[in-house]
Amino acid sequence: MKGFLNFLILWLISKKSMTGAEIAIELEKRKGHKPSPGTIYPVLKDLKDKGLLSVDKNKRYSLTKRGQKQLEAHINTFFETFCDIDEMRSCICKK
Amino acid sequence: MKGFLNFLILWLISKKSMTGAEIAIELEKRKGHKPSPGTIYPVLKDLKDKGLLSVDKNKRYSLTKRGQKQLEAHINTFFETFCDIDEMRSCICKK
DNA sequence: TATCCGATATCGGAAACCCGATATAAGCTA
DNA sequence: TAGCTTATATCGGGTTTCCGATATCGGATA
Repeated sequence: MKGFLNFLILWLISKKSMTGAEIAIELEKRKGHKPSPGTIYPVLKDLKDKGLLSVDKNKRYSLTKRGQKQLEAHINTFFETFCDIDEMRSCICKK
Repeated sequence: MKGFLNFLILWLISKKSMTGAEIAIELEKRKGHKPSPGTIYPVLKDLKDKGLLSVDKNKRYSLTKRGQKQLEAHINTFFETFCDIDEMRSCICKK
């Protein structure tokens, strides 16, 4: 999946507007590994430059309308790619 | 996600042993874009070299025991990363 | 056997991804 | 204000991912 991290970050921000530091912490929780600043900030800048994110004066990022649309498109292809995701889940649950 | 395609291919093969051509077709169905031979065969070779896949005389790939374990590990981290996947789904269903 | 054709495989390179190191900004305490 | 600390941002580069182009293989057909 191209732009995997972009997708994940859009998703996080869609649930709640966040600062870069908060995003890093959340990613660490999920993936067990904290992304370096050199990873996270360029992504945020890129998404902002594309008009998908906006920043308030406290450096708190939130989705723009375009960002919301983009995220939904991502989610769609995500579920098309993993159309059998429930099957996948049961594969680990029965262990 | 690192090795996203690897993961997806392992998953496909775990459901049914497949040839390279069949995998390409299935990926096209899911992602809407057929990967080039230069994408798919190196991945298969890599997975085979790592001992995660085995090939029969008809070039049909299937998971080894190690491959199965590896896949389960991938699935685990996948669901940890997307712990709120149901929420994500409802996000597009309600449209 | 000779020829064709699709599947398989390899190669070099372009782009994306992510990192560590470093620099700047901004708030807090003294 | 000076100094400390944390968050934010940039930079250069190493690795991975993926591609298109180009072989090679192997079965089918004549």
